[in-house]
Amino acid sequence: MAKWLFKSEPFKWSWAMQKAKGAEGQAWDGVRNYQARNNMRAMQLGDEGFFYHSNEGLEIVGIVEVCALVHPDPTTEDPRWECVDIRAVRDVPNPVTLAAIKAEPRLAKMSLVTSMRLSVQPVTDAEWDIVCQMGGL
DNA sequence: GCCAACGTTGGC
DNA sequence: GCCAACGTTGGC
Repeated sequence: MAKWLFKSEPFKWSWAMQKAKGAEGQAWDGVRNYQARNNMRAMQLGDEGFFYHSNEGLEIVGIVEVCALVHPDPTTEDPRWECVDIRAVRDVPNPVTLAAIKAEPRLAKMSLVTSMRLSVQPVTDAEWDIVCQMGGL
């Protein structure tokens, strides 16, 4: 199963808000970038991803799971934009900061480092395992 | 708050 | 189809 990373500015949509939605999950709407949308199109039910706080925090704070396949984005009439739903699975005990990721040579090719502005990113299995270890999982 | 990176738009 | 202008993102 593939792994992903979802970025959110915590003052717009935080990990606490995501957790408050519980098992129901939340549509990852508002994405207006083809590459990010294409990543969501590739997602399968049960795929896991990191939840990353951008702008403030700058750290991976949680694990989420895809709970609805890609569907039209409810926040726009534009048929180009689609989104999946995700739900919170668990906290990352020791949030993994961007600085820590950049300081880890084995993560030098991670999208978070190389494609900083992409809001929905693929994560390799190797990267996933390393970040999980760093996060105390 | 600044600015670099980068995606998108629109004129030609 | 190219490319300059412009807007947005996001780290610092």
